[in-house]
Amino acid sequence: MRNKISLKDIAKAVGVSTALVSYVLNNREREARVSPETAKKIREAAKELNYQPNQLAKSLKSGKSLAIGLILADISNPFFGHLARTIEDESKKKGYTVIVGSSDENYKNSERLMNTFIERQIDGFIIAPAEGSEAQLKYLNELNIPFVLIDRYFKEIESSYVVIDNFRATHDATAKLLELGHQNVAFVCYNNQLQHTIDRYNGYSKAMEEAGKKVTSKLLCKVKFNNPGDFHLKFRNLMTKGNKIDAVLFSTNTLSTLGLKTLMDLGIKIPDEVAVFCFDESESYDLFYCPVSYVSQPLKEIGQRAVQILVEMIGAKSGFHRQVILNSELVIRESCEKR
Amino acid sequence: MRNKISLKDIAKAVGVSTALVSYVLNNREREARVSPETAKKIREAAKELNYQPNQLAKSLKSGKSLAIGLILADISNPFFGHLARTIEDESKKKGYTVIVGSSDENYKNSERLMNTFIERQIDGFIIAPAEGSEAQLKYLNELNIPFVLIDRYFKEIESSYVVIDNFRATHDATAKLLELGHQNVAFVCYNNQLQHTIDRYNGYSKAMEEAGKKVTSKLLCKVKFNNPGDFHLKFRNLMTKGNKIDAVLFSTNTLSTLGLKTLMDLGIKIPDEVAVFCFDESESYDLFYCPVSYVSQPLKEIGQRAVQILVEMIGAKSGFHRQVILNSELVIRESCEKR
DNA sequence: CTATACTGCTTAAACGTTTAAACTAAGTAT
DNA sequence: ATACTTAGTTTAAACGTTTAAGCAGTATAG
Repeated sequence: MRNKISLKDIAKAVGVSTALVSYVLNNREREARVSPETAKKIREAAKELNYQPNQLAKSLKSGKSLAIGLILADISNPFFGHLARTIEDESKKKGYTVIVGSSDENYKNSERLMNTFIERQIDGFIIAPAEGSEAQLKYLNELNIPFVLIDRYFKEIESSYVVIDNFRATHDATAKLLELGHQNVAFVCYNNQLQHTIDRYNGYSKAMEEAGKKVTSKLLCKVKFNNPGDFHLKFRNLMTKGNKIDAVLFSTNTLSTLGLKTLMDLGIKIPDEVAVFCFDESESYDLFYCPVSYVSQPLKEIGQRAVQILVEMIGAKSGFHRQVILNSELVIRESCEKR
Repeated sequence: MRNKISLKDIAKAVGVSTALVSYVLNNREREARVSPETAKKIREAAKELNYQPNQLAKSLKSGKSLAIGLILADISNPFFGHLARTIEDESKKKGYTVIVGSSDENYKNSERLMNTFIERQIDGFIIAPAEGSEAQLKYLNELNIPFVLIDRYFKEIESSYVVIDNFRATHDATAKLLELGHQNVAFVCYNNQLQHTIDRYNGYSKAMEEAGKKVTSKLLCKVKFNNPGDFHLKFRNLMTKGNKIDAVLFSTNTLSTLGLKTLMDLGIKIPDEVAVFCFDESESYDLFYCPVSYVSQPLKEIGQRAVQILVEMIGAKSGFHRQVILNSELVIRESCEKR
């Protein structure tokens, strides 16, 4: 059916061996001493026949696929969508193709994706790991397949990663809220053991401690992943049970969006009745009645650094790891004012 | 560096030929009459050595890569992110891997992606085409590479596609606004020649005509792509130059978000001063002070049908095309009320 | 005791590349 | 005349699979 043109077809058309065609089309005619006329004929024939090299065969020969496997926690989450975009751009610059997969925060999916990608001989991975994927990452290490974690990492796993200083991000956001005079600053996070969740909690907790505040369960809201019902139940409880909360720090972008919506539904005025600090940028904030304060992650830099490190690792003969911790930025707007 | 295990390694370990190993690991031991003991030994060795088949070599041999190239107009746009998700899910079910690329609405990028994917021997494409990509699609047809267009299509290109009835969508939304008693219904769209833009305009225009309304330039706002400056200039003009506009229909999700934000910035009350109808669902709407009416596209079905058709096309010996036009749904909420 | 069939395996070619090595024909140096 | 160089090309093996064809050796049928 499909008219696939190979080196052999060009060779036949011109009347030379495939070797010559290969040399010419890889611009190695000089070192292979191909005559200019032959080279010209080969190039013309290649164009004429719409030749497209078979990257699979090349990869098989070279052992390099020039492909990077990107495993996102959730491709439909714009945070990861933007990250994917920067990673694609940077990879393109370095001559790599990106194969994207979404684990949907499920380590089983992630494992299947990993195997699919390994079978396709990708040269390395960039991964936003789901909870519970430690074993898989160890496995990658055993196989000597280079990978870089983004957004999240595991303390006990030897690996390269590019993340932000999550402790500092929530610490500074909390301190800002306290500095503005808020008394009862609540913290909303997911109920998981991912390091960035822990770090963000610790940052909040430390800032509270420094201000002489006690973190009680009345200030905490830990909700299940991918479970809006659980969120609504717990967050409504937090905000309506007379806990006197006058400020809330949300620790992820999904929690931020859910939280703002719930506050709006509850008719709680921001910032008059409660101040709000969100995590990550979102187009949604643009439509909120009150300009939203948030922790801004350097998405572009995360993507670029991850690709750069991965490409270095792929090129290196001996394994090494590089850890990058970037700074985030507080974007302070009306939502965290003290009224 | 990387410890890649091949059939040969297993064959050596067990003391048989690679052929036997291949038969066993493909569960074809019966037809190849491999003895149960040998088969067992082979499986054990494969497990022991962590064997992962080389899909590249398989594809080279079979001429099938079991991979689908997905070219999105913009991966950071959640509309396409969600679509990508359903396409990945459905492809997985059918045994295909998806390779995603984002053209960023630029046909040059799209062309480069296409070539990269062809070189990787993808079996077919799913494409949300950028403006100006007609020539590339014709080229795909020449090469007999199956593809399915989504979201957009071209009248003059023979192809399969899965789209919604855009004419009907805007027609019905406009009719709804008129039925509610709005007099001057404005229409905001991109200034391009993509069929879905034209269809959406025609739907609006027809509904206006049916109501005995004339569509004048005072009601139209055609803005440049990827150019918020142009949008703000023209849309502000539209809304503030005494055009008496009492309802606006936005024709894409990006225009909807930009529009809502601008209306909010201008202090124009929705729906009291102006009614609003948006296109596509968005998390952002959740945070808008007024529940937003919108045209809801069946994302899941679009993705599923696209994959199903593509897989059929890949499997067919002779070329065929299938066009699917799905219905969208109007979600009517407060934003389009007549006050 | 000779065909024939079956069992359990190996061989070898092929997919589309790359690339070291070999080959031929001509030119140059001694 | 002989050896060596150079230019321009071909040959062939290799990457990791698949699979048709072949080959022993044993079992069964007549």
